[in-house]
Amino acid sequence: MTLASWNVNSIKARLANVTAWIKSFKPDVLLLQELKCQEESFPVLEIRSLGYRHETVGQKSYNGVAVLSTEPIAVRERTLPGDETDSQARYLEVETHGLVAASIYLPNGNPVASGKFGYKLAWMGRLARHAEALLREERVLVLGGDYNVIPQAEDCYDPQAWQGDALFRPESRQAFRTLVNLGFTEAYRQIHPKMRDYTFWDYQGGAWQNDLGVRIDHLLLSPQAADRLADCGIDRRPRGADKASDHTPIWCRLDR
DNA sequence: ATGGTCGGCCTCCGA
Repeated sequence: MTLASWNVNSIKARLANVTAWIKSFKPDVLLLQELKCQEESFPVLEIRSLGYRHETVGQKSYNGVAVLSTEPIAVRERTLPGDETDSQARYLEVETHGLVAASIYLPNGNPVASGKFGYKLAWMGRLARHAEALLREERVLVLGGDYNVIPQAEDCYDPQAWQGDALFRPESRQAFRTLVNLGFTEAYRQIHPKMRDYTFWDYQGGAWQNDLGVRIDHLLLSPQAADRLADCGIDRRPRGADKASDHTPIWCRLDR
C-alpha cells in the first residue's frame, strides 16, 4: 500500500491539482495539511467521487488537516494530546488500512523572536511525548506531514540563507532528532541516504525555477512500519503544475 | 520600463 502526505496550501484553491494527482498516483492513504477551510466547506463530493473516505479537522483561514483513504477511517485523535487550550487545527490521528496514521501540520515558528517559536518547540515536545505512547502500542504507525523542520544542512539549497530561520534553528532540529530517536525511521533518508531533494519551494524569487528548496515534509515510521518499508519518494510533478501549492507530495510504499 | 509570491480575507496576516 502507498501512503502520501501533501501540504496543499488551501484545499479549495488546490482542488483541481489535488484531484488530478490523486487520479494519477492513486495513494491508498493521503494525509493533507493547510486546508485553510472549515470542515463544512471541505469538498466532500469531489473527494468521494474519487473513491475516497475522508476525515478532516478544519479551521477558518489557517491550518487544517485531513486524512483520505480508500478504506474506512476510524478517528483516534482530533487534537494533539497534552494541551486542552490549543485550538489550532494541526493534528488528526486515525486508523485505516490496518495502520495508525497521523496528519501533522507542525507550527512554522517564525518569527523566532515572537511567541510563535516557543509554541513550535512546545508543540514538538507534546508530539514527542504522545509519540512515545504510540510507539508502546507496537503498531504499524506513520506520523506524516509538514514538520516545518529542515533536519540537516543537506536538506536545504543554502544553509546560510536559512540561518536563524525557525525551520533550521538548532532547537528545531534538535527537537526533531529527539522525536526520531524515540525509535522512528525517517522514510526518505532510509531509502535515499545521500540524495538531495526537496518538498517545498517558496513562491518568491523564482525558487522553484532555480530549485532553491528545502525538505520539510517527512514520514516517520514506527519500527513495525519500517519493517515493511519498500520505497519512498518525492513527486515533484505537482509543484510544476499551474496554480501549484508551494509544497509537493512525499510518499512511501509499505509491503505486505 | 515594468514587476515584484500566494491564499484567505474585517486591506493585512501567515507562510
